Amino acid sequence: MTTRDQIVEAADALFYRQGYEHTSFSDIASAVGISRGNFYYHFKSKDEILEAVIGLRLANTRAMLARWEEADSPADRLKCFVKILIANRAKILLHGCPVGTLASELAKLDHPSRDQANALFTLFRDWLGRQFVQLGRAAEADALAMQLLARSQGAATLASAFHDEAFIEREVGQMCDWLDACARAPRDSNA
Amino acid sequence: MTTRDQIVEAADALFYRQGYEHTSFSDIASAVGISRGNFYYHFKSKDEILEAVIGLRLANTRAMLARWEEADSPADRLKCFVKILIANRAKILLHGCPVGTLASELAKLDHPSRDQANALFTLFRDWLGRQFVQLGRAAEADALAMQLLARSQGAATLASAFHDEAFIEREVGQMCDWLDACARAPRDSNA
DNA sequence: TCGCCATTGGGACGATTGTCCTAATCGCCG
DNA sequence: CGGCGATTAGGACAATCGTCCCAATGGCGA
Repeated sequence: MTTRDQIVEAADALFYRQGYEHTSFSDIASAVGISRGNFYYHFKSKDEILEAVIGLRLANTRAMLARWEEADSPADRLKCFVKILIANRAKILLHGCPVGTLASELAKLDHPSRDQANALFTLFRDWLGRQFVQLGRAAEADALAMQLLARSQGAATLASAFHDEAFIEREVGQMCDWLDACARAPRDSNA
Repeated sequence: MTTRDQIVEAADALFYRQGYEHTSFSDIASAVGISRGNFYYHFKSKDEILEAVIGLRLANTRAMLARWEEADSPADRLKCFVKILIANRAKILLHGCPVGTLASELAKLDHPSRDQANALFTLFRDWLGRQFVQLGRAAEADALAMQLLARSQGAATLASAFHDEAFIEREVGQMCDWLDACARAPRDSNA
């Protein structure tokens, strides 16, 4: 792997664990094992590293969504999304959702890359919307996508605050039940 | 108002808008209109200001919850909680939920006052739980409280990311409907 | 083997941070 | 009016930040 990729990967993990602003060049340098002054051969600024990190996350997310397409039914695909809460629960308990926490930090910093970070949300939103369309809920697909996204966000936030692993599992279970109900009754029935 | 109170109030607003770490003593000083070096007569450290800010938020929240007790029915009281999303929507669109964003920032900083910040969540959680008990849902009161709390958190996070005021209103409407359903059928019926 | 160019290490720079010290100032009480 | 304690302003302090520069290093082609 190239040095540049190592930097981006280390920065990705550190930004998630400690936040963007609280992560210094020294932190990334010692994580990668290179000297601090050498950064500016690969990146012109710290903001540029953030852009690269967001780009990496976008690419990884797109790849993950593509893998989920292999699931048999729209409901199964939607459950793939819900179950990342289970797969990543250990990290979520410690640092929250990587998408949500980055978005809210960059919002407070009024950072230029804020929109790029929010594009991560849009990626999920649009993909979820397409699955709901395939479920026969075209009229309300986007609203349902937002609902599912919001509920996952809330689950991650509270699970992290209370360090409550059981809560994650309960919420995932209820969301899966709700998706099954959506699949069975393709007309309406919110709430 | 005393200088100390002015400092805490200004810090409260700035921590909300810009985050704790990104707010410097200079920021607070110029907001209050005092000199930077004068802080250490009132507070021994920046962490101590944070403690005071969290203490203020706890007190304000307790007072707000006490006011909500005046509503006639448990369902109405629960709706008071949901409707703070409407009342504060302008600020939420810009800076997210003050409780959730502070908690997630302090989690990343691994800050000593992290537990104090999470106590704000506990305040809401316990109060909501008591309302659900009064609704006749004692067995699942805490789970319902967590559900409502999580959904509000998610709504605030996404509304802020997408700058979507209509989404807040939609979510609030659905949560109110859900609460009405809870009040009408005091036995079960999740989802 | 030589030389070129991509890559790196180490350190300097100015700005800003939280912290702390001290002298000046304010207001109240005698 | 005089004096004392509470409060304040201003600056010094070391540390750290992002940034930048330049000399040393490395490997590959001629």
